[in-house]
Amino acid sequence: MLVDLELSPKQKRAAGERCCEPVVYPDVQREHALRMAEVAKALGDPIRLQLVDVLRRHAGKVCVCELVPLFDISQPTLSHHLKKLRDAGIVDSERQGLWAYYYVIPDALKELSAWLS
Amino acid sequence: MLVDLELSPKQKRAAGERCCEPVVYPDVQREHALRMAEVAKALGDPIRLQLVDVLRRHAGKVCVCELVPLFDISQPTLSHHLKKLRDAGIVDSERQGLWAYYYVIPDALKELSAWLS
DNA sequence: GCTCCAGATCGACGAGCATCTATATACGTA
DNA sequence: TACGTATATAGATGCTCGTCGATCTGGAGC
Repeated sequence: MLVDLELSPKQKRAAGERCCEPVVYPDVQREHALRMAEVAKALGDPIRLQLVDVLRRHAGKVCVCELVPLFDISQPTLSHHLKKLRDAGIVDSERQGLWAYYYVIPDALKELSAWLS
Repeated sequence: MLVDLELSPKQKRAAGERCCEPVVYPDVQREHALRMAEVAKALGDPIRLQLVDVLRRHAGKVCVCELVPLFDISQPTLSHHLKKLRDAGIVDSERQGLWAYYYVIPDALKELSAWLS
């Protein structure tokens, strides 16, 4: 019988051996990963991550009109980013008259945070 | 002089008052956010987040040939995702003969992890 | 030399994204 | 009712992304 180094990883697998620890990946972890990737994707834009950062630093709700001058983008574009964050379940908003106040949903980042640490 | 409720947030700002806590955003935090957004973006694809998950679960280095059968994508596509993770500074690789072994760079996710918690 | 194999790169294609301007919605005020 | 203001939506545009098949690279063995 040949020694390990004379077999390719594929041949090793066929022979019941491996070039490294056998890798398995249960469906539970897969679904978990899908949800976290959605959150990470929403945070993957610099503007959106900064938005979340600002909202987190300012406990409570922040008016949209305070957010617009912070970034060098148009108001509709900012609104678009806020919608993306809302769709990802990271933030939510409350309307008071003409103004909209956004805030980070508690525990929205919990799952991703736990996985990262 | 009018009372607060009769002023728009913009008028309040002009008058030195505010509809909410004044929002400031120092450049230090901005640069910080840019780096984290880059990492989050790399983790924002389900395949890539699962790749990092697998690599983290298997301490040490995992052979690419073990990773390919885990996902329903072609080998070039997997290689592309690994490159994205490498470009983001999340993983690195080592070649041993024909095979390439990937591993997560220690502390690569530290900054994002700290921010999230 | 030549051949085989693992992995990376290339080129192309369709889908999605970030951004803008223009417009709509909805509320407050006169 | 009519007007102004804050935010959201619509439509267009150019760029980026994920994916594939085909090809390239370079190490191992004959």
